[in-house]
Amino acid sequence: MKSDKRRRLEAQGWRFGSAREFLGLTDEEAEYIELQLSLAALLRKRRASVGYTQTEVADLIGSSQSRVAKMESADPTVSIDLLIRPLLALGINRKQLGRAIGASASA
Amino acid sequence: MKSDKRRRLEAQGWRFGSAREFLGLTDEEAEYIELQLSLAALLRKRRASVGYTQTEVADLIGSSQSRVAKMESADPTVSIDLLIRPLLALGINRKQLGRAIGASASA
DNA sequence: CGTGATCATGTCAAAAACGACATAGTCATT
DNA sequence: AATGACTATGTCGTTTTTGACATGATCACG
Repeated sequence: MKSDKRRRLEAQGWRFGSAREFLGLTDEEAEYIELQLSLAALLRKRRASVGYTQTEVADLIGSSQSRVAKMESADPTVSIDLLIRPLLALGINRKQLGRAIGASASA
Repeated sequence: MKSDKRRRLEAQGWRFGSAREFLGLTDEEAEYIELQLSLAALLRKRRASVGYTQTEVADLIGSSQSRVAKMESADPTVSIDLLIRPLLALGINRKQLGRAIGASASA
């Protein structure tokens, strides 16, 4: 139920870059998606900085390579929870997390 | 799978105040729980500041009073996702969210 | 004290998210 | 161009999360 609208839009071919305002996208929905994009970007960046593969990160948190790929691409089937787990496992703490969330999606 | 250990501990009567180090609680697990506590506290505070009941917040996001109660008490059955939804609905933006997350749980 | 309003806690069927797998794409290196 | 390492995407059965409901607890007001 969480991202119905997004799923519907994506099913019709829509993509969100660092999206702001679209057709029927409320502010909250936009905020949620940008939040997800921020975390996805942070994960990809962090993983690169420590030189891990997606498979290694997956093992670290008991998940799979494919799911890590989806995390990093902010796939609508991944939750914020799932994005946060590998970040914590890679040594990111709340403070850093807070900074990343406050910043814009592309940062 | 997410908070197995916490569930197990709570099943045995444990409680987390602004917990740091416990028996077999890894740093990541502690960070995760404190993150949840931060958001729960923020939600309760925000809801109070706008003068809503739990039922009103529930209606706002299509949930139920009981679940909002669990959110505010950082019940282990609520996800970070679920905590974030009402916050966005109550007008909290990413920036504020980031600040709250970076701060300590009791703030 | 009774009544109403608000919040807390347990349970459960239904919905969403998950890990796993298969498979394809991309890009070096040889 | 073939091989190998890494990443992307679709699908599926299983597990976790969710909303809803029932029921208590607490508190204020009459």
